[in-house]
Amino acid sequence: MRNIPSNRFDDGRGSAVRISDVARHAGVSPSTVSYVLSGKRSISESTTRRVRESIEALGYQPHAGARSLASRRTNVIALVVPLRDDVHVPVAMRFAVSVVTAARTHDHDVLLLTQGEGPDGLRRVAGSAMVDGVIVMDVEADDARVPVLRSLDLPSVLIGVPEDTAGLTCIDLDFAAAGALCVDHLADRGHTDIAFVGQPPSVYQRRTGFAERTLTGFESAAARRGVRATPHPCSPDTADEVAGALLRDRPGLTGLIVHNEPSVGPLLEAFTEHGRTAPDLSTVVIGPAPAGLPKLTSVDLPAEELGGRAVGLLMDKIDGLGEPGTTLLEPGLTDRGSTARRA
Amino acid sequence: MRNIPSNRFDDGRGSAVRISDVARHAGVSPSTVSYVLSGKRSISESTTRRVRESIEALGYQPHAGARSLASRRTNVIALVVPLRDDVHVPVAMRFAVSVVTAARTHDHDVLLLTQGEGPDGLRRVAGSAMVDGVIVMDVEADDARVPVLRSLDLPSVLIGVPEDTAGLTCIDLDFAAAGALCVDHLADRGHTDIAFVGQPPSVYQRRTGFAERTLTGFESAAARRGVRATPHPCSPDTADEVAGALLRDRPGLTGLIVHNEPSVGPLLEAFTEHGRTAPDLSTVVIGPAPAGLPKLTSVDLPAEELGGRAVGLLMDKIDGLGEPGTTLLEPGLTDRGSTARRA
DNA sequence: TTGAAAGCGCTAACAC
DNA sequence: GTGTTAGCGCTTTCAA
Repeated sequence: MRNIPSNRFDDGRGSAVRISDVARHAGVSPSTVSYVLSGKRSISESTTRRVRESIEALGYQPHAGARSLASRRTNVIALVVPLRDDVHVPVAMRFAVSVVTAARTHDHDVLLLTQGEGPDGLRRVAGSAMVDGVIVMDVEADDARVPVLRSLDLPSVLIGVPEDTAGLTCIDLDFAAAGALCVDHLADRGHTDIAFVGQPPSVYQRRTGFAERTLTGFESAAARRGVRATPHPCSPDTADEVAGALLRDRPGLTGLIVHNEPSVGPLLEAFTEHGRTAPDLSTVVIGPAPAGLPKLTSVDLPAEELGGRAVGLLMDKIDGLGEPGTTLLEPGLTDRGSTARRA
Repeated sequence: MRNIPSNRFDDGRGSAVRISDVARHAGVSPSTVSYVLSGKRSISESTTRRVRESIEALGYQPHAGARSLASRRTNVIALVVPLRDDVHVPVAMRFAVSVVTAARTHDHDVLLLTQGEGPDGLRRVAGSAMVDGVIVMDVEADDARVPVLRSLDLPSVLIGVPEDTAGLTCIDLDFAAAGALCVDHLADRGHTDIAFVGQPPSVYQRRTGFAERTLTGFESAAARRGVRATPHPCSPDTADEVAGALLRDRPGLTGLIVHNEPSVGPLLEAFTEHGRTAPDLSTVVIGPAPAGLPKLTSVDLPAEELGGRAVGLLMDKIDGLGEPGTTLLEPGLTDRGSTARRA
């Protein structure tokens, strides 16, 4: 019915300018345009300039599918984000955003996979060549995705550390050191009776790496320093309960290590109501301190750095560089005054 | 250096089984395999079965890039998630997860775009044909992405409603009705002095659709019902301040409408400390009630339904179905006992 | 109901 | 330093 011949703005894509259009416009061959774009061949400055001008003039954007078919590279990475209800969403989101941001600086996009699909999601995106690599978060000691990752020959980086790291590239905060750092900080200030308020029980039950390692670090440091130290799993709903139990059963308590973001508020309120504040009670938090709360001494979780470095490691693997191995970031403790020398 | 001929497990993809391998194995042509997969042609039952068995036996997974090149369909949608620090992250994440889950039921994956790239991100993924459509969240009244969307001829759905909706497909909770519903609920119970604790000031400044419309609904309902009603923007850091100001300046206050998830806790604590609880003070929340708090009467934000329906609308648009238009979900108020008839 | 074959738009090996 | 061209693996006419 249409008598107007179809033109390059008429095909359903925003712009159907192809590489051959650019080549013609610049008076070069398509491969030259391709090489200007990829930098895989040295091109004279004048040609480069002409090509770039033509790209600009025509608004050329390479077709991602064609590119991936020809080059076996998609410039997309997958990110598996946790969505269990026992993970702290804002922290997960900080990781996700830092991964996306870092990926963009490496000219990659991010495909979002949820944990719901489990190992099958990995098989699917790998098998259909949708992504160049994958970043997996919230890794458990005996994670079902790890064997799949091993069998897939898809470049991958884990944010978190499973039990058996053979052949894997992992990065995480050194949570064991973080737990120990908190104990040492308090023990150095004379505290001998310390409680560790941790993650929800389910997190330990599924043996989530970071939680398990923090607890281990806490316990061995406590043993080393000879302080009384007890672990208390805790979820937001049970924060008041846990606080009540501590207030009732542990009158001598002077140190509190909280490795549970959303419970910090309720916990401290409960203690405050009973007149237990600094310097009578010293508190250290592992993780980002919630907004709206007084500043607390804490071991910060460097989510942005972890996400960025995970992407960097993955890019190296995609390029065939880098060795498998585990990187643990040294924790740092920032004193914000919520801990004090014991009276 | 290798003397072993490359086989289908040897090329860097997990499996390099191609459609021609399946065709040979099943004794049919490649196109028949394609049609079995797409259902775009009727195939005899016996052929269908043989093809499916071969696919299964060989573990065939179509190459996404090749498919998108040939069919002009990627089976990927983009999702633009907000990452401003004034948006409530857990709610944003609920949307994201429901979008991913719904997209998977339509055989699509989700590419994660952050607001950071703004309109350019949309141009990029559209221009390089990476996605079949896009879902945009956190829409402002005069959103810079809207004109881009209009110019792009990329199927899109907005979760949220800009000022000018011409040609757009939008879906959201009817926040104006939600605001009015809360006022009516309180006015019906004899309350004549009501405060509306809203989003952070910046949210109104950038004219975020849902915040603006809730406030409008609140104010016009208050005028209609002839009750004293004042708006109070609020961020988590200023919750205590806002509570203090209300306690000081509004002794006659008996009704509280809170449209600010993270501030609910601090706010209610402040009031409770001054003995202001139900039935003396009636509280309605708009949004999901935070875990760990007593049950509150609320107008729930149906994030899962919104996300799922947004994907449904987008799939229709991708298939060339459906008309532009705005869908507003009717809000529902669930009475959980935090409101009472005025003494 | 099925097959043959022509692209889809790009990259990279090969040629100069 | 640059051009020619053979695919990459799939979908979809066209033909039977």
